[in-house]
Amino acid sequence: MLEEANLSVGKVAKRCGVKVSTLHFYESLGLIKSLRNQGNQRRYMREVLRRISVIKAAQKMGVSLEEIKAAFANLPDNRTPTKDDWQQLSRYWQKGLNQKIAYLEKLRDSLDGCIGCGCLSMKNCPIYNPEDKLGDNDSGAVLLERSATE
Amino acid sequence: MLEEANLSVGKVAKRCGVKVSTLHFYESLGLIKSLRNQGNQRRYMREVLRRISVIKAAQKMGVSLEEIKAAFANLPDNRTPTKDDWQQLSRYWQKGLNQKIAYLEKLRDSLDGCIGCGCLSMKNCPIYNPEDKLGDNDSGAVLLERSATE
DNA sequence: GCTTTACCTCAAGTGCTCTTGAGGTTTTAT
DNA sequence: ATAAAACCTCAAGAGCACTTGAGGTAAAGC
Repeated sequence: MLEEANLSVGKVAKRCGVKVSTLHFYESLGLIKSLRNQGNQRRYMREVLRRISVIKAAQKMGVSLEEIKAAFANLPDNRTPTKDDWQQLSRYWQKGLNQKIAYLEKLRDSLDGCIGCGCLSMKNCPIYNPEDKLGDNDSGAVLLERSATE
Repeated sequence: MLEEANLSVGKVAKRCGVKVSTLHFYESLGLIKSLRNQGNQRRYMREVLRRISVIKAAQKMGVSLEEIKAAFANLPDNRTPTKDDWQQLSRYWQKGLNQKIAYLEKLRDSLDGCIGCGCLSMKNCPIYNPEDKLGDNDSGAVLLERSATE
């Protein structure tokens, strides 16, 4: 198994488009793992590339590292996501993504209306309304903003 | 003019759904202004409500406070956005919003594909590809993510 | 008048996602 | 063999958007 771990941090960083320090950071959070060579330098197995891809894809969807870690932890034996695992994860995260898109579309459409009406002073405008969170935020809303009034 | 400034921080905070500390914070950034009463307490004019609405709306669109401040500063005489000003601002920010939506849709659609193909190991997948920034990021891309590899 | 509530300032703390730097070791290239 | 490049650890710093706390003043309610 050690002979399969032959990627240095620098190489992984370059191939994934992240900085070496980011890999250290992810490792410190338990998001990725590495083995060490004789001189104590990190050596990665190729599967770390997919793992990092999953992290980056999830981030683009607005998933936090904490949630990503939780998702990884829920995999059968905490293994690197396989193709099937990835499908599970992506289906799950896709929900949040769709909600986010829907939210922004709603905002954009409201904006369309507001451009004509200057309705910022009206209580029923979805842009004006400060309580406007996200329609029904029971399940997937974890992925979305929840700051402001809480 | 002073007699028009009769809103206390607490009232403004409640009406806008933000905390008092947030108003202090915004003021420290120069995003809003206040007058003071005899006892040195803040008193706001009603227009601050619209101003805060604009801030909140912009934030929902992914605009940073820095950019909001810049946008305010570019208004004719740095005044609180009027209806017309708001239309200018919203048209401008709407571009970024549309880009953001387009980006997330692209991501979602790629995800659709990936659910079937498990293509994370392929270089041409827009989700896998770490260099995937946002198509053409020359103008409105300011509003969008630009972290990772820079 | 007295108490409670609201407000004031300024400094420091929070949470997230990393980045930078110092001081030192290992690998690689020539 | 030696110099340069890559790597190591650990602590601290950065940027964003706020929040909390301490110590004290002002306004409101009864």
